[in-house]
Amino acid sequence: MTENDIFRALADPTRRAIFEKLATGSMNASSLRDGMKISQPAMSQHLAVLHQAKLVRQERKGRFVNYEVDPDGLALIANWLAKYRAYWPERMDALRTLLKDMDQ
Amino acid sequence: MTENDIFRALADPTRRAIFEKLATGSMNASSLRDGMKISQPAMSQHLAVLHQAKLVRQERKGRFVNYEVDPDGLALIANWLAKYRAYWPERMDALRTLLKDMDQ
DNA sequence: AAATTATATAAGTACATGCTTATGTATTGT
DNA sequence: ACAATACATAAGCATGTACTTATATAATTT
Repeated sequence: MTENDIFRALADPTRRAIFEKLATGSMNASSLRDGMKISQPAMSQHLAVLHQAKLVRQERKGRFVNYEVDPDGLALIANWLAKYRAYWPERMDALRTLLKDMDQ
Repeated sequence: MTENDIFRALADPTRRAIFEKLATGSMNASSLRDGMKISQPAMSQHLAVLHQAKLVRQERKGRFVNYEVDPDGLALIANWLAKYRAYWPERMDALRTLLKDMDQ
């Protein structure tokens, strides 16, 4: 799990879509495939990349493997972003809200 | 400037290094090259990619072109990250600090 | 135990990407 | 006007990446 792993993992739109879907709730690889016009091996490979980047955790449940968002990867991005706080625009509403939530 | 442009731009370590250097202060392409073992065309191409992603602004100053960090790109990353706030770890200190800064 | 289901891995291929060398364009200095 | 400097663009090439098909592994069901 390096900065490089993370950014390369997120560089692919299919992988971002998978991650985004996973963020709506943990699920196994087959469920992730539903409605996603992607082959089984392709999904497996994408999940491996996301996993290596620590954007995703996996846990075997019988013959399924359950996947979920791994906060570690997100934390690394947040830290990367924080380095440039001097350049953040005045009105960054989404983040402002976020901060309030966290800071209570 | 799309989400895709941004993540692809940041996927390359050389480009992240250029961006990081630029974050220490605006400078022209030649200054960016100093100490960076990279050819002039390569630098120019990287800057074009960063520019298209709105991670960098450019302004011609005589025969130099001055580059600076463009907050627009950073804002897009922040918004992307904000979508996953449900998964942020409890103690994300860098961001907590950041929020305080922004929130008053 | 054999068949089925879920996922992973291997090998090959087409295309994307980051570099190079060569050349073009813009601006300044003499 | 000409040379020099700063940067951009074009074309070619080597490597990386995302897919495919084929096959392996792991767990469940009958």
